Amino acid sequence: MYDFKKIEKKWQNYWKEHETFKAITGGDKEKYYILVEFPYPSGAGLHVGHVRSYTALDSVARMKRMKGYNVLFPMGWDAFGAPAEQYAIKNHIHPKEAVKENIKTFKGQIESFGTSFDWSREFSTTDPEYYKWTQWQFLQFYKHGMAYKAKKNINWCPKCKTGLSNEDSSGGVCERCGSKVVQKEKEQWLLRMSDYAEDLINGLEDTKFADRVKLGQINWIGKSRGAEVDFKVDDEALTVYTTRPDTIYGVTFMVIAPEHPIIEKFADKIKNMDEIKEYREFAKTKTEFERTELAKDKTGVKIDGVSAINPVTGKEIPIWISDYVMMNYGTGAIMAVPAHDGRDYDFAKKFGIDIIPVIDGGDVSKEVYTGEGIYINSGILNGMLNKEEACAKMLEYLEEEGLGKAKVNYRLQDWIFSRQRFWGEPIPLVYCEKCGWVPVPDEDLPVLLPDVAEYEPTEDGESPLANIEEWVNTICPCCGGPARRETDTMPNWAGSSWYFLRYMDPKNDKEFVSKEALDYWGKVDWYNGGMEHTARHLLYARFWNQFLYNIGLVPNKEPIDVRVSHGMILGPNGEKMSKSKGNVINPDDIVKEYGADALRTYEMFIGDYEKDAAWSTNGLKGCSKFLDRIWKIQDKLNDKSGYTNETLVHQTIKKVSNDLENMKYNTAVSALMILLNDYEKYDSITKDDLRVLVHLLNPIAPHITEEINEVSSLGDALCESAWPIYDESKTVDSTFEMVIQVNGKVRGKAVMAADATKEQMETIAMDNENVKKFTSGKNIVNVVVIPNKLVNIVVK
RNA sequence: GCCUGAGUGGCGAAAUUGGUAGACGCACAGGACUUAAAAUCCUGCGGGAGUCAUAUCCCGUGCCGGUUCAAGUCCGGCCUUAGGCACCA
Repeated sequence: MYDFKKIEKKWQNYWKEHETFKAITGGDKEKYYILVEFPYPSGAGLHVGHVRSYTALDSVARMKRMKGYNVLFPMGWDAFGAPAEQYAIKNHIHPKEAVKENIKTFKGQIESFGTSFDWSREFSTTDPEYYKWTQWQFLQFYKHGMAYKAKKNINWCPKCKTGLSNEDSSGGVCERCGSKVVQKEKEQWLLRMSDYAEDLINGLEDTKFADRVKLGQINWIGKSRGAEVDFKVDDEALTVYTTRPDTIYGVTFMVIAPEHPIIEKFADKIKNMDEIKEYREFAKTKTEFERTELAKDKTGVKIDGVSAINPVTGKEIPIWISDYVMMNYGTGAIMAVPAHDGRDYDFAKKFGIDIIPVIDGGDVSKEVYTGEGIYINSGILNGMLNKEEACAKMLEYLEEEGLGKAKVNYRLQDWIFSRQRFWGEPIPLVYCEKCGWVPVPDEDLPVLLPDVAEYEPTEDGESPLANIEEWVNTICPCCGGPARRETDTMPNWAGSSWYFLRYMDPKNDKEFVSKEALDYWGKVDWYNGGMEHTARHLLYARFWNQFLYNIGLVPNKEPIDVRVSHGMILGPNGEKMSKSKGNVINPDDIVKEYGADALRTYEMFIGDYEKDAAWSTNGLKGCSKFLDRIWKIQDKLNDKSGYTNETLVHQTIKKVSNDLENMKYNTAVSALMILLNDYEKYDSITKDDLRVLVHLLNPIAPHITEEINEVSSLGDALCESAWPIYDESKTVDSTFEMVIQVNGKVRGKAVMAADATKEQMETIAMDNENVKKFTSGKNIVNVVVIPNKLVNIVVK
């Protein structure tokens, strides 16, 4: 046994003292930027799942350094947000104190894993020196007309008197007090992200994201092609959005969102205004949860006194309001085609509205037919067969008649950028009665959070900052008169939208990052994070960067080249780890009992990196045993040089190098196990044998390998030496086991020289006794010979 | 409902992309060492038939069908399961 506690500490100190992993901006070496998502430093400490992704990318970073790259592998903290704020409220301290504590814990843990982060570039999103630049960049959005204020519905807890994020109000109840959450209209800052919808789709072509990641982005943006069509209501046009203009002859009613402004416009004509107002209230108090989960049953109210004209048929049709139509998508109004849309069908059935089929699908078993077929009851479209052609023809007609136009819609909305919270970056704007909204001048940034330990939510849903008068009241930078600060803060996603840029130049107090650093480090070459962030965080970060690119502040439109996501580490029972289930594995306990190297090796060996994997302490023990055997193999050193099994060594160098580059960490470990198994067969091994083994294992188990390297005097410290190289010609065995098949079934094997000709292979194959049993008396129709592999004899 | 993966021994998983299915590890069983246990080392380990033992044969990668000399891998159709999005018109 070796004393892993002592040697892990020893080498961690060595790396710290030698600044082994410090990245220098500039120089002749080729740069390589590796990034893992920075954690939210919660009170719970790190999860064994963090160890998985940190170790995986650490092994790549360590190998790349040995290969001669200038590697940037930084770490920091994403520390704004609700948990720290709530913890602080409960304990009557400032959130920054809670954050400080948690960062200390987290950093100590990460250091104990031996991850080769460049700590000289560490920062937290909550550092004023950092959020100064987050605020500064927000002002760039503002100054370019990309930030605006608008009324929006937010999730509102009437008891806590605070706005909640969707995550904090899941199930329709407040996470903190359990009250029913309602929708409340509030002025919010928004960023014009929907303007970037098309660029965010197109930009994916300049990335090497996995297809599933790209698809996630594309789905989130939700592009759809269709048409806007005007339906006449008296002299007004009520515009709908539809992706199926070809079904317009089947429209039997219209539905508008409860909040649709046309109701106000026709207030004096609508006879059942009371009923409509009642429904509006009903829709408003319905929670997000009820709208999606419970409200499969359609509800709605027919507007009495106003109706619309189908622009194509000229027929008069009723207008309904219903919450299955959303105000924030399309135009907030739809033309309903109950014969060919499931939701419209449900609604029509419930309220007894006509259903007119316009496409004859020939399938009577389905009540709603959505596929293709012959157009019927459809005027100019009658007899057509193709959906695309029918849509095009109808669109052409609508445009000619001035009734509608082609329109592309996106599900992607503008980014609601306001939070009514204390613990976030203050939005750096000031409101002056005379001058309106005025940006805080650059020289006055950052707008610091006030240094108070007590803050209560306000009565009307404003940020807790609104109660802190001495902070709110300020002077207008424009006219010098009295003014009030914006009291909303930024969302958690803000700080994480550009942190990868700051790592390039983290101490800069003149700019958010220097041009030199941007030009040198360029894109993030390899970005790893959780699946849960591949949609939103990645989209926000790309949007933010594209904007910076468009105003000339960064050199690349796309900030990230490759994005990968790790699978979760589940509890031993195969379920997600959680305190309540009692299946949490604490990495600190494992490091104490088995050492960081064993934990790292096990987590790399556990299975496919991109898939979830259940924790197994027996599996961990197996890897711990492997390291013990590595330690013991030192006893077998002889004083010869060269490789005892040259072919296997070269094969292993190739395998491990490729596997680490391709996230196949589990097979990299198994290749090293195979090499060790081979060494154990010999009476003695050379220093070259041992050195190549510890070198290849070093990225995964860096402490024990450095120690062996030193104790057995194999050469320079591994972290300061070059990665082994292999010779392709030496990876090939001199012989191979030829497989002999008859009709595709293995009937014999023979050892052959690697350079055996096809003829030689065939001759030996035909001569095999067992093979003869299956070929004798049969016609040989074909013989397939694959050099270096097999012979397949086809008989009849 | 839509989109994306995934189904291989008792378990975690491999399989150079069409060429020996189950590498490597865990668990288990037998043996060595030990007074004993732990640790360590050796051997075996998909199922079945067969043999004293070998040899050898049959079946086997969720299910059904297809392409091919050859299919875990490719094609068509199902089933199960995980994740993401969702009255998005």
